[in-house]
Amino acid sequence: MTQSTDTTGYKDIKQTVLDRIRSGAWPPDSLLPSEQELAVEFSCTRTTVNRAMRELADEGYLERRRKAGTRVLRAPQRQARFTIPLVRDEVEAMGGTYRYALVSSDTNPAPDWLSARLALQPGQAVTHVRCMHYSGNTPFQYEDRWIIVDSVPEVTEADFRTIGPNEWLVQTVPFTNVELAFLASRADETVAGFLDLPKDEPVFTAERITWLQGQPVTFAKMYFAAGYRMTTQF
Amino acid sequence: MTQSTDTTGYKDIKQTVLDRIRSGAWPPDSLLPSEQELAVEFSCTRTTVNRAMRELADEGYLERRRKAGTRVLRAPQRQARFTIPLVRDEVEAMGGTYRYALVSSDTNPAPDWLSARLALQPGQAVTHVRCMHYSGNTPFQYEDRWIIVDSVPEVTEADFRTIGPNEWLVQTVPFTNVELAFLASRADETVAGFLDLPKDEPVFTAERITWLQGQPVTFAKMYFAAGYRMTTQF
DNA sequence: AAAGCAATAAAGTCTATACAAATTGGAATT
DNA sequence: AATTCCAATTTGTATAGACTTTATTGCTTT
Repeated sequence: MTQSTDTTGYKDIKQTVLDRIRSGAWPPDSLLPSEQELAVEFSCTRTTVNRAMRELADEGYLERRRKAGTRVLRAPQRQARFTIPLVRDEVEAMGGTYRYALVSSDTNPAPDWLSARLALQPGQAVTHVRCMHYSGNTPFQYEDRWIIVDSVPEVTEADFRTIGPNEWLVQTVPFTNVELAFLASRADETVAGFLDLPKDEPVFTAERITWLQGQPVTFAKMYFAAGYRMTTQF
Repeated sequence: MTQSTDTTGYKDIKQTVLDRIRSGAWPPDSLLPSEQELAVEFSCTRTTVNRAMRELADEGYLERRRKAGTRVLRAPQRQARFTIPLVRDEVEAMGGTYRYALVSSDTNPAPDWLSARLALQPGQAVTHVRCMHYSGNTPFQYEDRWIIVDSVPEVTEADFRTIGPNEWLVQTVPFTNVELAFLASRADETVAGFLDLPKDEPVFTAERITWLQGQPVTFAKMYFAAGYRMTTQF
């Protein structure tokens, strides 16, 4: 038997179910037929129905509970998936020429606010890197980053004149946990200077804390140029 | 045979694989053993290995190609998943008491900038709703929304004094495509007044365009109170 | 009524197996 | 040397069946 021609695949089932939801045939909160019944309807095994329904639940359309069955979610808690690209990729995707410039890099004991924020030992050494990312000659992003030396000892050997700290970190400490925040901040003198804006201008800002197996690795603030929009579709 | 006790489940396999990647045993770009071989190693069927590896690939850790095998991604293109909650849920999750207030609601031909933005027919009717969301008595979000009447004719019957336009829309037109943007804007007189901020203050802003099967449904701008941070972990 | 309990329905996962589809690498041919 | 073609490998998906876990429903007892 050739499954692809005369059998209903899990993708077909997903599509059909979505269509029924969208058409209103299966309105929000309604209880769907059991996998058993759907398997009969689509003439396939329950395994196949299960995969379709499981994925739809993962995608936020359905809610499934053992014994209780499968329901259409009233308010589909759709989730936006932002792909967080490297700045280089982001600039190049927009057709710009990426250019990087180091502003400063030095290693010192962590300031108190940082120790508190990342739960560091008092006086732990951190490398403070400030740098700029350009699209052509237009400022794109000003980055202010702190790297915990104990978590990434190789950082003292790194030369951030030629490679950005983020790209370096991704190569060196690839698999990490991340806490990401977006906010609107106000350009201080420094930020305004680097991004070529008036002082006090609103600046779209991302803060990122990265952990490797419970150890804090780096804290970064990224200030985006005027007019920046972080967009997604779903 | 009791699979849950003496057998390796797909979740265990996922965890083990992740550990090996993180430990460096399977470095970026390296080729992993085939599903066949892993099935032997974990003493389970290939089906189970397949599910584990498939999910890891979905989550952005691995790249899989038929015949070519499975590789560890060099720069894991991790994706931030923001769950976009209803304002009510967001306020209540923070322990606040949600309160809603309508500011204005009227129906007129769409202004030119909106027609252009959403590719409307000139003069198509839109309902313009402005409203506030509070946490207790603290302003939380000012919402400025336009709803295309032709796409949602029921909107003329809706009473936005008692229900927010977003909640109403979610009930009425649940399954939609969304284009979402985050940006930093500057509080004009109106926004500053409603959010109780000084004029020209930076304001974290979300813009959302919603489509139903190609038809534009609504355009919304949401201005968040001072200090708002949109956060996620991954 | 309220509380406890057992039967049962539904989803969750695994095994074992089969065929499909893609792509690579080598063999045969030009 | 380049091109074409074929076979082998690896992932992708489906089947059929079983056991597991969860939690609801309805029955029984208090």
